[in-house]
Amino acid sequence: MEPNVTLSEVARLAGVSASTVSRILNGTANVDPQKRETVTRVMAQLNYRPNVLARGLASGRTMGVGVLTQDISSPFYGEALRGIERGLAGSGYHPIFTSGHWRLEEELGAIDDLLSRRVDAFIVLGGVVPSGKLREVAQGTPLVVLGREVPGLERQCLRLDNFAGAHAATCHLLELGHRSVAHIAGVPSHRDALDRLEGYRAALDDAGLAYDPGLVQEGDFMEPSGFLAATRLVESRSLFTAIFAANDQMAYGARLALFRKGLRVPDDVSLMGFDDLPGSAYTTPPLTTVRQPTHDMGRAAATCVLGMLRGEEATLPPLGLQLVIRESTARRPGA
Amino acid sequence: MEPNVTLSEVARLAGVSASTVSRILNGTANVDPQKRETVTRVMAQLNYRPNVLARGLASGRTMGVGVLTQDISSPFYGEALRGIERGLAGSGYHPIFTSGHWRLEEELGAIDDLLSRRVDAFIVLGGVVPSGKLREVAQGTPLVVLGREVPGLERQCLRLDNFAGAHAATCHLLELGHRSVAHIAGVPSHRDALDRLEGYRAALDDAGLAYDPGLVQEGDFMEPSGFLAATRLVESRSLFTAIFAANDQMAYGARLALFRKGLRVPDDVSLMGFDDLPGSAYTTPPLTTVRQPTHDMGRAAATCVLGMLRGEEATLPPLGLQLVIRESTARRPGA
DNA sequence: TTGTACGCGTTATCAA
DNA sequence: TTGATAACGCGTACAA
Repeated sequence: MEPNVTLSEVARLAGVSASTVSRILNGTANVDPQKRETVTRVMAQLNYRPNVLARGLASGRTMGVGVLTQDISSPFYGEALRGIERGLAGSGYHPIFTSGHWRLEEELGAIDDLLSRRVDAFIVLGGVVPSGKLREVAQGTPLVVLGREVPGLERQCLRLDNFAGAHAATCHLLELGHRSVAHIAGVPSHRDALDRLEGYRAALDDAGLAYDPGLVQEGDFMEPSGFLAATRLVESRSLFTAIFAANDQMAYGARLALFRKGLRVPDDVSLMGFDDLPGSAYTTPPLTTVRQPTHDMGRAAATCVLGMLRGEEATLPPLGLQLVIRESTARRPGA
Repeated sequence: MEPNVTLSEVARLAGVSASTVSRILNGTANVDPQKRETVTRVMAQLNYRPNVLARGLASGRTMGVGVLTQDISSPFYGEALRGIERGLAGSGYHPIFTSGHWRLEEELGAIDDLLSRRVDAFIVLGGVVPSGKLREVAQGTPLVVLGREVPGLERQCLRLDNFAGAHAATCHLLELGHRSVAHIAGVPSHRDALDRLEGYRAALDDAGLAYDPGLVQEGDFMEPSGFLAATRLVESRSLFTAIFAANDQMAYGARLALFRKGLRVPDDVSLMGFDDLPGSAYTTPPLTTVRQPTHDMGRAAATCVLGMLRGEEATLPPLGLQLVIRESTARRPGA
């Protein structure tokens, strides 16, 4: 690993000017085939690697797409990140991931960092940054938002209909004959959590069933909270025969709680999640859930920013939630 | 979002030279408190954001740590990435993640990209890049490797004793009275897979048990392969009472296969994994496994490169594997 | 303590 | 088609 070779050195050894080398590198203009070949050879020999920093400084483009996610290790966002990677692959643009952990300061810091790095575009996944900030950023840089709706940036936002998803999920349970279905909700500060709760309530309402506050427990989207919620539900001696958790991770927790209580799934109680994480097809029994096409969303976001980078208008495909019926839900016993 | 303000503009508006602003920014030298205050105010007013590119070009340091992982969405690497994030937090250095997907070309490409970005240091997680390449990189840049041993770079490598881990895992099963324990191995091209297989064999040997090739199935570290392997095992009518999977993901697959075959865990067969993924505490029953301290490893790697960046020698803490006994393993029925 | 001048590696403008 | 030359935004000797 020779101490970084520069473009000028390549030029010198190839007997041409730096401009020529640059032109070959970028295909900016026609170059004598002879020289082109010589230069190419020298570059290979010297193992020349263009300096992205210098390039960015001079051209104004860094070929970097800043991705603000909330948690790189999250099974939920993971797939979206992969999707982004895939969507960007071959375009010359590279994703630069940072995480905000749903904390305002961290998110702002991450955005600042990305801005300092002069990324050419932005993809934001969820988070709590004020919409105003996002609008600000969007003014100077192509920006696509996944999982939230930013007023004024509708065309660049991809958000699924959580209400409809939760409604469908609950209906599925209802159609199986369940009359008393519990809900493990997410944090109320989270829009998705609210929408899912509303979808659940609406489905109940549509079926002429009364909403019973005693049947809904609040969690925080993580496994332990699901465990706790289900435990409370069981211990409250409510007569529910099904649980609809606002996401798969809480469903996992609930699953364990039921196991601990000696309740069988789905024989004694049906369990339903939301998200369809990669692991949900391998729980015992495999989890019925509402699939979020996170991978496709990531891909779509990438494709969209690439388009915007080309000067096109933002276009996001219509993506939908889908009920995935597996084995954790069944007809109500005795129904 | 004003079109990026520059240092010179700040200087001009503050009535000082650019150098002074730079000095304030970097704490390079003493500056008149008055001017400092003025400049600081102007920077805030203009929402000035130093250009990382220019800074890197001029100083030679980009404050970026390149992280080559294999799969950002992998539950296994995820924790390590978080650890790296944490370890780097507050240091001024930022991680830049790229993934190689265990494919030589992609990994080389990723390294090249990172090199082009002039990252100040490297953290490599697993992968198949030739050791020579890593040694080459290490020559010019602080480098730490997780999950593999690079000859000549021992001090900068953190690798756990997979042999010992697998040995302990198998012994645990043996101590529970199991005499016929099956193994779902990983891809033989993967060093860890080999070590774990060896650990399994050694434990058998230590117990005076013969190695039965019919009891080991090869997988690829993913859930479906675990499912397949366990299915084959069951259908082969071997008389095993325990399965040791080379990683948790394959154990998940095996768990489902057993479920499908109507075999109870651990009543009919004990199941053991390796890794202790975040989800393993929430499977039903919770999975007994060998814990890899991936988060700590990530943190340690970060701390180590930070030290090297300060000119210190590479030092990695001794980290170990740990048997985590949960509920998927039990005394052999009738033993 | 401060400012000037120069360099970092590349692209872009302009002549030739 | 090619080559000077000037930016790009910042850090840093050096001189003051």
